[in-house]
Amino acid sequence: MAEKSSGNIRKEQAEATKRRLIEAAKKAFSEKGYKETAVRALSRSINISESLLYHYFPDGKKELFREILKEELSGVSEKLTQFENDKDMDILPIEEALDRIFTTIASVVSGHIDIIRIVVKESEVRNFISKDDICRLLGSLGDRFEELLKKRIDSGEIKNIDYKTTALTIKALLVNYTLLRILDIDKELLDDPEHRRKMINYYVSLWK
Amino acid sequence: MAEKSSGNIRKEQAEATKRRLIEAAKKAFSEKGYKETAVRALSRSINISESLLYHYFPDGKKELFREILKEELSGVSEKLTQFENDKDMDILPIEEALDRIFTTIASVVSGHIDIIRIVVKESEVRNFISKDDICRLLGSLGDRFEELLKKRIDSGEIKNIDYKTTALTIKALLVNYTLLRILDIDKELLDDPEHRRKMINYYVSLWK
Amino acid sequence: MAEKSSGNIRKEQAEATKRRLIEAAKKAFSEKGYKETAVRALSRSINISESLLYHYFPDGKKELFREILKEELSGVSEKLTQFENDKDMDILPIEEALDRIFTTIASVVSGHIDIIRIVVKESEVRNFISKDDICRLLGSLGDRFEELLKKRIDSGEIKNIDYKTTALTIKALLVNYTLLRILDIDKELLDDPEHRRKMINYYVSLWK
Amino acid sequence: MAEKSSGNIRKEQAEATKRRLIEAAKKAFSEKGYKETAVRALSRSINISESLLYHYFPDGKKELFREILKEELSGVSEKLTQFENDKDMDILPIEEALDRIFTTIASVVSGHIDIIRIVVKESEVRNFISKDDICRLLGSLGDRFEELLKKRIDSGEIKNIDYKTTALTIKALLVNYTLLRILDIDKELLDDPEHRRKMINYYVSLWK
DNA sequence: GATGAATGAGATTTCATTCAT
DNA sequence: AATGAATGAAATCTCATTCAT
Repeated sequence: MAEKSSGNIRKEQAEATKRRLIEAAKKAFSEKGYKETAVRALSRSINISESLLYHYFPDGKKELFREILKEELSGVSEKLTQFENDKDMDILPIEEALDRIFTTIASVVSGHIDIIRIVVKESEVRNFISKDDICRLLGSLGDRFEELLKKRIDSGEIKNIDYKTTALTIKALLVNYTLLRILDIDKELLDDPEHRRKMINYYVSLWK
Repeated sequence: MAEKSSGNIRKEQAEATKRRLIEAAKKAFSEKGYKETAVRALSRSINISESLLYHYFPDGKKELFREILKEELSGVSEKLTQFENDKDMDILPIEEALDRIFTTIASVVSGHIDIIRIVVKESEVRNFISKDDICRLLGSLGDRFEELLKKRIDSGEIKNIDYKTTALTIKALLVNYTLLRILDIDKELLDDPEHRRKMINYYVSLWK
Repeated sequence: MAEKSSGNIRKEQAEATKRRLIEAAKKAFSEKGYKETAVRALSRSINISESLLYHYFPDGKKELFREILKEELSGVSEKLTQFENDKDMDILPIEEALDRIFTTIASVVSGHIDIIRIVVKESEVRNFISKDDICRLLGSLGDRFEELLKKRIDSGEIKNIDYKTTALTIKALLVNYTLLRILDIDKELLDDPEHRRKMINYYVSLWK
Repeated sequence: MAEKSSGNIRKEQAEATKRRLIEAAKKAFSEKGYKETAVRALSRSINISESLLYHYFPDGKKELFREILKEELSGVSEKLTQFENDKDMDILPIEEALDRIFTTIASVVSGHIDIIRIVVKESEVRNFISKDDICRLLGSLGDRFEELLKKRIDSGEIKNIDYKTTALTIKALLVNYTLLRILDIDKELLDDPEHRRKMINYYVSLWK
């Protein structure tokens, strides 16, 4: 019993160390970029030896980075899938639906801003995630918006507007938000509920 | 006399070498980033010795980088200022005005995509150009759009729409375009005249 | 009782593990050399943890190597001693005696070629076996040959030749064989019975 | 003029530094082997910085090693070829001819003992020089000996002995000498003129 | 104006070894 | 008996920079 629990403690500590490593790396990579983050500095920042990194990630910095990328991307994917399966979306008034879209995306972006920043900034890292992947992600989002707008047009909730260009506008707003977040510039745009609601109302008023 | 002219030739050659250095650096910094651009590779790419860089830029890579930043930013500023003073803007039909805005911005972005990429990607840049600078730039653009819209509302060319949010939308479209260019993803959005015109017409139709 | 027998089982397992370690090390050392054999790779190759090595050989890689060296050298010594005590040697015709010498040496070299290769190749390992040891070994072999030749001269089986130089020649033939084996080059010289016999007959014909 | 000569001095010094590097490396590789020779130790031994090695050999240790191998092997080849073309060999008394063979080979071995040691010791070398190359070299030497002996038999200078086996014996003596040199063990065998002459006389006496 | 020899600091990675469990 | 977390030292290599010429 003692043996078992002590073994567990060791295991847990190891797991904790690995986590600390990953979290510190996430932070460092996002702040300073992949190349400029030195393994030495990284290790020191959490008081472990440089070589311990190679215990957990035998392929070194590359593997550590890929691990982070994998973790984060699966997080993003999961959230977006869940969002796509949201059946409420079709029955909510369009204002509510848009609000839910904006808040969801804003929270996904906020929750993974570190990794997004790296992917945008670091060319070396492009080997791990391709342009195509990014396009596909943006594309599927756009499709979702178009679909939503079409339904509302069909139901007569809004006018027969150019839903493709409108979807593009929505996407542009989200991309704009993301870039401001990347550069760490003001974020009231989507994060402030009042602001967001005012914006939505304005758009919908144009469409009705 | 002979001495003088040979001196001129030398001067010109020197100037030419410096130029080649700057252009090569601009390209390299924008493609691979500041840190990942090696002085050695840079020099080799234009067939000069590594140390010659220190002749033109005694402070080395940093200074070269700063020089590029300065040069390019002043270029951008100048073009945007010139755009602000464009008096035609107020007398053109709104569709034409918007078209001119979009083409101008798109051409500024395209013409300085290297430096924009650097500014977005490089954290080191923050020593030379601050978040505030970027905000101010984006802000002044926004102001310009607001002003333009206000005039059109006053003149009755368009409805009494929420011009602030509308200006924001326009800005978002431009930011979106810029990010796609940074990531080297499709650019038809603003570069294809037909596409652009269709989009503009759609927006104006909403506002009329 | 149960305790005792389980203790035995443990002991046997331990012994078995140690053996597996030694055998794997022998193979690895001989194939890749001492320095290039990593403790990590070695342990992995037999599915034990790296640190277990230090349980069996507290002084680590060095001690493991010394152990192997000791084992192998004692094997060599034993075979050579046994060869020295071979009383037949003196009563066999000189051709038979030489043949027995050559086959014995060839089989000793072949049987320990791995360790011989390492000792010759790896300087780091020279601390474990001295030049003197090698000289003594070669020297005692030479003495044995001289003695044998002297007896044959005394008995009139061969002429009164320079037995010292002759012994040297025999030694040279064996050293030559060994180097070819080290370099993994053709070995027919001593291994092919016909070849061997022809050679011996030739030498003896010169001496008679 | 001053400019030219000073430029030359720089160039010469650079050449000298490169030479010192190569010579030190030759020695170190031969004594300690490729893997065990640290770039740091190598550089320190001739008082240059570690990084200077990469100035002369951008591909590092590998390239330095290959350079040495190339240089030395071409040296050995040249000397052996020259030895094969020695026409005196056929008109000298057999004792003189053998003496010349032994002294020549001994001097080639002594002069290139470093590289010979490397070739024997270093498995990594096998990428640059193959077993076949070594065999061919040894084989051509053996052929030369056979040819020499045949001529002497034909001329009646020596008996009709088995010249193939005799050539083999001579080769064995030389290989033996080489291995003792590799292991840095006594070398009187061929280097001491008196010893050498006594040995030769003994062999020739057997053949006459 | 231009070169290339030379350097020192620092980066990533490997590896034998120790230690708590 | 056995494990795996953790380390420190060393190895190879890169890079911005200086300096003599």
